Amino acid sequence: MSAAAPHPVERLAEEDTLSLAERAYRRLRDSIVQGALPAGSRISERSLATALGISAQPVREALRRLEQDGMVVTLPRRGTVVAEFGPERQAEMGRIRAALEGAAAALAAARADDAALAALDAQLQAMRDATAAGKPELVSEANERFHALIHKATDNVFLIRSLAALRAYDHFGRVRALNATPKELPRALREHAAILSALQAKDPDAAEGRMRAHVLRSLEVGGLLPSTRKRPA
Amino acid sequence: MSAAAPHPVERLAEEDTLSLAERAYRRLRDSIVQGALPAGSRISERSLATALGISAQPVREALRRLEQDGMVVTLPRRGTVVAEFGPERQAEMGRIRAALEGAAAALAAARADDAALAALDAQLQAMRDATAAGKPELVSEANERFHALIHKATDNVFLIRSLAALRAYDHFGRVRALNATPKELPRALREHAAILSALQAKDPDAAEGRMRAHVLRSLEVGGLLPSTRKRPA
DNA sequence: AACTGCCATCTGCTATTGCAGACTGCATGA
DNA sequence: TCATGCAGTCTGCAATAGCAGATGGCAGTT
Repeated sequence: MSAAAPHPVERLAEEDTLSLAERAYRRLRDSIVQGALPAGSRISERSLATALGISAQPVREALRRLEQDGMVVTLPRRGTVVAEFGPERQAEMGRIRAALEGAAAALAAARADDAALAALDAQLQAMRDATAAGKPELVSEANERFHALIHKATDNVFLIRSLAALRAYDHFGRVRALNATPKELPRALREHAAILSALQAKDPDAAEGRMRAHVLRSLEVGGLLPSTRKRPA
Repeated sequence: MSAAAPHPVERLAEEDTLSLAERAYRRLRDSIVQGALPAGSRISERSLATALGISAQPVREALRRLEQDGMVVTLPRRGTVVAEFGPERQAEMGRIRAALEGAAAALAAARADDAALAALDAQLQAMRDATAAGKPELVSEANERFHALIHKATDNVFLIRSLAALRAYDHFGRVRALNATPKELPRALREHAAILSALQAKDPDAAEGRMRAHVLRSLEVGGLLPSTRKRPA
């Protein structure tokens, strides 16, 4: 397998001319996670289509994707409503994300080539600089890019799409985690460095364990993940 | 609830009540995993719609779901082709499934009520009987039902849908795993019992670890998961 | 013969229309 | 007062038609 061969899936990530369905999906998703559409809100394909100035089909397609993501629930011939996801649901999604991020790290360790590792190292350096400068938002950006690079390195469509869906859930919680305490920034940095070293060593199990622990701990700092992880006998 | 009509999650509705899109999705998915549509096959919305005797919209919706599952790749204005998933891809999906099954077990441990635990125990007993009778097919059925019950117990839509998609990938490999060696049946039975005991004890970490190990080992027996995974004693 | 530009035809994408099931509110009857 | 039938309306679902982009073959030129 040549590294020069471009994968067709990578293209749709940054297509300047997105389809209407894709735009509707992102817009709805953001509206839901930001609270503009609270749980229980009824969403009609037609009314939403007219509100967005498009046809009903793209809206329907967006709602289908949101249903797969667990953000809305559709009752046939009844309607579509926004699903409720309180703190405990977000904690669940966080746990799921930890598991999937771990799997992604394991696959990336077995598959990442030198170019991918170099890109990861660059992002790690950017994160180091932002940490030294004490700019949490830049750290957060570099942090997300770091994770996204690992996802991409797996070259697994299912994993990439699933993690993209999960990312929408706890996006704000993740930012909050980094802003929670100043000590958090260097800690996340150290963990990222440890993960990258595992990837460079092509050690799937180490990469998975470290990534998993990293995500779980950041969830704890973010206030999610109640007492499921800590079980002092 | 009575055991007279125990529907597995996926088989609860009969052909007539399902939407055309759902039917097209399952039919295409099965055709792909069974090899009737080999990797690289070009799929046209229109021609497939006429072949199935339905309109193009349900077909399109089915293709979108398959794309989310990673089974087809769509290039805008170009066409839709069946993605390639050889042994190494199946091994990847197996690893991902192990991670998600583990997460499901953890959530189920924290959430399952007595009724769900009783249903699991019933399935375990059915599996025990089938094992004693030496009927791999019945064991496989009970096995899948056991896992499906755990998924359902999580009450997490995203997890349920993701695992349902993953199940399609290695369905045949999983059956093969149980038929591989007679010793495999009681082993899977013991592991299931251990998982259930962790669920009953409301121990998420134990449940996750045991479930994860169970899935990984069954993948090894099934011939997937090459040499990337080394089992420490 | 080799290159180039055009056009028929394919593709996925979107819009429009109509359908059947399910809810709502009012009129009717006891 | 309470129950009940019945439109009118809303819902998601499906079919049809037409759009723009991409492809491949063919004619024309060099």
